Amino acid sequence: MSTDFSRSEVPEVVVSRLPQYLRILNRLMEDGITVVSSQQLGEKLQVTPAQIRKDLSYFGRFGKQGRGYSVHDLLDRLRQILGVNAFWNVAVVGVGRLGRAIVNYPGFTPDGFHLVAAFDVNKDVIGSDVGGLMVHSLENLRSVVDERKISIAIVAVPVSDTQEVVDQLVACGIRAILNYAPIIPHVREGVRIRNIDPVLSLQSMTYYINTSNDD
Amino acid sequence: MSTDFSRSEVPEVVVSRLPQYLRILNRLMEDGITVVSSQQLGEKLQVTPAQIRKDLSYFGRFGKQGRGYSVHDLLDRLRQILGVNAFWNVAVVGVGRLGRAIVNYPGFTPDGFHLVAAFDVNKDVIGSDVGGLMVHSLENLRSVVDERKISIAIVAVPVSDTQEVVDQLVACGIRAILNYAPIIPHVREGVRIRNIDPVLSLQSMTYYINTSNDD
DNA sequence: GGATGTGAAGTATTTCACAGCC
DNA sequence: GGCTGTGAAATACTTCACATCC
Repeated sequence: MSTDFSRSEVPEVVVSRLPQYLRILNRLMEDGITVVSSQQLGEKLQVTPAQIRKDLSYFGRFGKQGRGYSVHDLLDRLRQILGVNAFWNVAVVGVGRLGRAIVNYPGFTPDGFHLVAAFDVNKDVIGSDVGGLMVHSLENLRSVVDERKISIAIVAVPVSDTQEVVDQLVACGIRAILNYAPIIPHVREGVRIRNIDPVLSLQSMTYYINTSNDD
Repeated sequence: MSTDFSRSEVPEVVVSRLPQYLRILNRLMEDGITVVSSQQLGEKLQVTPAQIRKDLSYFGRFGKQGRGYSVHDLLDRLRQILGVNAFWNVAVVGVGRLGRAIVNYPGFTPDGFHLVAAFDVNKDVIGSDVGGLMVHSLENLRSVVDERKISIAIVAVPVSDTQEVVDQLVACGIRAILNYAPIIPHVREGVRIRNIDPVLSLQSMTYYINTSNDD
């Protein structure tokens, strides 16, 4: 019923697991481990070895029978597949409390995501410095996005502004959005969005606390 | 192969969607809407009406044929099902940059999650005040958890401490953990954990930016 | 007429199990 | 002997379609 001209080929769940494999492999690499089996990876990730092998098989044959996977080579291939072998420039929209925390979070840079621009609508903060970034007016979005070759944005604005901001980002050519507002914005086909919503996570866990206590 | 003595009954994906339904219903309630159809809910949530009806049918019959669902009643039932009709006391472990941001995040309280205790291992911050909470030593975990009837914890400690902290929390009777560290800790059957990891989210999106550009 | 609730049908995803290779 | 890669089987999840009721 929906447009499916982009041969979906690889299931979305598979793609969502690859970054986790990357994580573990990075850690193994740091620990000086050079070869790993799907069995061992599965233990660390709490998934079945078969799933790991199947997931990887969508992209090629990276292992050696009887031996396992070369940590270095698999790492390399996964980075290539995910497109994280190069740097990505990222914009942050909204520099309130949450936005500031994001800008100051040191975890993005080591993985190749460079926060290179900040935006806000609030006149009081525009022009000020937040975590080493000059805060631009949202009106300058297009020019800064073009200039700095930004294709990813992190959104941390109030709920009431979120859809509007997302629309503007998409209009300026942003292809991937990480949204921290407690709303699921609509985006057109071809634009990716992931929502980070701790309250939803908590609420889905309380269900299980209850049902196993009494009931 | 794994222990499945807890009649799984309701699929986990279904439970994970209920909080989103709750969100939308809350908003409809605020807007003064009293009745809603699965059709209308589906549009707002970008899911099929059939899925909403099926999801709800795991828990009972809440609608009226020819009419739809009473926003008030459905809200009530969902809150009951998810166990968010009462307050939950929550502990935050780790009050570094990230932990502070979490403590100061105003979004938990309106949904009934009360941050009532903070913990850290760092002697320099123990005893100090963070966002209105006194920071305890982790050594006092058990007594505070018992005293304040805490069953949920938010973890924001360095990767290297995370598994250890999670183990201690579980040992003290914590049933649900929201983990912000970039690692997937192991927990025993019966304990729920959700991981918030913005880098993984970003990495799963770059895959799509790449594959639709060139390739 | 219009919308729910739900078996049945259709898809998607996971796991099995084993041939093939190191 | 050990482990990958992969069709086939099993399971999980979604959507259809319609009887049922307001």
